[in-house]
Amino acid sequence: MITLNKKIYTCPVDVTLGLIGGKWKLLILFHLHYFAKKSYSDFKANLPGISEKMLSQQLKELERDKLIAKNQLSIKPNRVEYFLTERGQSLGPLYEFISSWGISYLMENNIDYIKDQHLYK
Amino acid sequence: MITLNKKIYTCPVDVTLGLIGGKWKLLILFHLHYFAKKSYSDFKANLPGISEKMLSQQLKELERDKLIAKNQLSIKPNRVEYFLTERGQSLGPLYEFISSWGISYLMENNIDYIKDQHLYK
DNA sequence: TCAATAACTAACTAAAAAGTAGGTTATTAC
DNA sequence: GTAATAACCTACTTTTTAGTTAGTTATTGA
Repeated sequence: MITLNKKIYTCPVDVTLGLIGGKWKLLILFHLHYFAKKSYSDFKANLPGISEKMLSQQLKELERDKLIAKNQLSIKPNRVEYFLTERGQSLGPLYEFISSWGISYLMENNIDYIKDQHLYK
Repeated sequence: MITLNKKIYTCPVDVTLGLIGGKWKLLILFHLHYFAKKSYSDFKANLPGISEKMLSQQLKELERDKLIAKNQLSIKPNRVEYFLTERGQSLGPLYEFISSWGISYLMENNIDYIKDQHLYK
């Protein structure tokens, strides 16, 4: 067993999952990795179905775990931009793999995602 | 939006997560990938904390999604062995990446997993 | 000056995921 | 013949995760 930050993990896979698990985190990270859109409202517009509660909660956890960070563009009004930290960027191959594996899987099921792609703004 | 098997996905990342998401699936898959132990009781012994309910539930879902399969070694008594299908094997780079990224992360936090490794039977 | 937008937060509820406890059939090992 | 092991299943409860609704401060644009 591995104890880290008051949590117990059984193996390194478990450790990684502790940081990127859950319904939204990898989507947020992939979004930052791929689209380089980064304001709070960009996420809202591009992650269909996410609630604001989930969005700000997940952003906070990702910040806490130092996978993302934000620049405060202005205080009044409050304007920010999120970006991947070095640690967040180090997961780059993962984002790429998961995405292209998903595309292949869709192909196997006769859905041509590339052709049908009108999802993201 | 992508509709597949009565579920709605927003992008290929989401599709992949639909198959491997959750608390146990990647651990089970990694286990098959890495340790080549494959009976029901091997999983029980090597995934600390998993309940039997979770184990059989997750194994079933992974079978349904064709990431793993099993050989029936004998019917009476019931003896089986699980293994990764071709599809399950195609996620190999993912298992490797997640594991080694976890090890690096532990290193950054001054935990030498390799040195301390006495986790798996 | 009033609506829209940005970037949030908080209280509450609902749904999904996971855990607990117990049971089944069958075999081998002592 | 009794305990241990293997490979499960079922009903039920708890915990975790996620969704809903509403509210805040501040600015810009019509």
